[in-house]
Amino acid sequence: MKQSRFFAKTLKEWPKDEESSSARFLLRAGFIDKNSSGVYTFLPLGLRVLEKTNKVIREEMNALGATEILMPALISKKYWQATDRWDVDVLYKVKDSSGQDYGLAFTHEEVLTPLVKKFISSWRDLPLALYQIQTKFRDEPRARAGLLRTKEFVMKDLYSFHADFDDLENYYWRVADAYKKIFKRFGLTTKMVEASGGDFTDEYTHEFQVLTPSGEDEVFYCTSCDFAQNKEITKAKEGGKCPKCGKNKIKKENGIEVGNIFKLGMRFSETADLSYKDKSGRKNIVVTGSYGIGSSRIVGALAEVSHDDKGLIWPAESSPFKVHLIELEGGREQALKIYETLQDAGIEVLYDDREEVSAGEKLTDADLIGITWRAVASSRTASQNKIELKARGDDKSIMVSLKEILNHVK
RNA sequence: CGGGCCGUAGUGUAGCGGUAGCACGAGUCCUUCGGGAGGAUUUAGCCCGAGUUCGAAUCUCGGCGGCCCGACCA
Repeated sequence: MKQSRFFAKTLKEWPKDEESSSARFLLRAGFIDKNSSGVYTFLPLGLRVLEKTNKVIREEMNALGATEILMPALISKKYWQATDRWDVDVLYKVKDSSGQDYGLAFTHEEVLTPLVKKFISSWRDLPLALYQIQTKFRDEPRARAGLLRTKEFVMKDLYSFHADFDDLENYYWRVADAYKKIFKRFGLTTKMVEASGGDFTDEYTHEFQVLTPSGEDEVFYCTSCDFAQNKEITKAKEGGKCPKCGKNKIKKENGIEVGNIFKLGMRFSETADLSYKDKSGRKNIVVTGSYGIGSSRIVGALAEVSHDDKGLIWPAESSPFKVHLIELEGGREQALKIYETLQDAGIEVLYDDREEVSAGEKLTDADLIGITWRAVASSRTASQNKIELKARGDDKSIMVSLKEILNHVK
C-alpha cells in the first residue's frame, strides 16, 4: 500500500479534550475518527488492527470447535419482551415507519436461544458452540477513553450448549484457555479475575483484565498465587491476607476488562424451554454458557498499554502492516525494489512514497503509527546496497540486505 | 443521571464589551530534503437561540455538543 494513496493522515496537534492516552494516540496517528461521543469511525489503519484482532479470535474460536454465524443487530421488541429485557437502560430503541418497535442488540441471547431451539432436539445435537463477531449497541450513560467505553462497539460473542453441567464446566475451562492464548498472541498480559454474575448467576464468572492504571475496574490479586477478584465481590484487602494461599500478598490494580466468560446454566434455556431428549427419551433442559471478547476495546487496550512518548508500538500480530517502508531522498529505486519484493513475499507493507514530505516528518509519522518494523531506503542506504531495518520498540537499527529483510520480518 | 471544566478557520490557540489575530494544514511558485524545513502568495472561523447594551466572540439565561469525576456498566 502506497502511503500517498492511503486514506490516513496523522494530526500535528494532540486532539484537544482527550486525556486517555490510547484515545490521544489513536486519534492523532489516524487510526480512528470521532463521530460523536462514544462513536467512532475506524480509519484504514484502525480497521486493519481491528481485523487482525478478529482474525486471531476467529482462529482460536474455530480451534474450539465453534462455528461462526452472524445475527442481526436490529431485534424486534417481542424477543426482548420474552426475556423481560425490553426496559433495560442500555437498550437503544427504534421504531420503523409502520410503528414497529425494535431494540439494537447489546447482547444476543434473545436471538440465539429461539434460533437454536429450531435446531436442538436430541442429545445427538449437543454440544453446540456458535459465535459471531458483530457490532453491539449500548446506551452508555457516559462513554469515555476513546475505544475503551463506547456506545457502539465490536464484540465477539460465543454461546455454548450442553447436555449437562459437567459438559459446560469442561467447555468453560477450555474457553478460558483459548482466551488466555488469544490475549497472549496480542502481547497483552491479562489476569483472569473472579467477578459477579450480575442478574445471571449466583456463581462467580470470570473477567480477563489488562492491568493498567487507566483501567476503570479495580482488581485485587495475590502476587503469590493465582487468586484474583474484582472489587465488586472481593473481601480481600490491599496488603492483606490472601483467602487462597494465606500469604499477605494482596495487591490492588486497575484493569481494562477485555473479555468475560459466564456459565449461564439454565437461565435462558429454562424460560425459553430449550430442551432435548436424552438417550432414554426423557426431556432435559439444555445447559448454556456465554463468552465475550470486546475486539474494538482490545484495540484501545493495546494502544493504552503499548506506546512510548513518540507513538504507538504494535505487537506483530496486531500491527496494521508488517513493515513501514520509508523512502527518503535518493532512495526511490531501492524502495521500489523492496516494496515489490515484500509484496511478492506476501508481507504487508505500507510504503511511504510521499513526495515533498520531509524526512523528519516521515520518521516522526512512522514512530507515531507504530508499525512493528521500519525499513528506510535513502541515498545513504543505497550506496551500501543495504536497507536500514528497525523494530519500533528498539533504539538501534541494523543494516541488512534485501534477502535478509525477509527473514527478519516474516 | 448529578457535579466540574470547556465550545473561536480543517487542526491547535489568542482576543475578556469597541475593526476577529497567530501557528499548523490545504492551494500555487521557488529553494530545501536522515527526525514534524525556509520564503512569497491565496484560502478559511466566533455551536444555536433569546436577553442586556449605542455596540456581544466577550456579560446573562436557555438549548445543543465535548472532555473529566461520580453513579451506572448484560
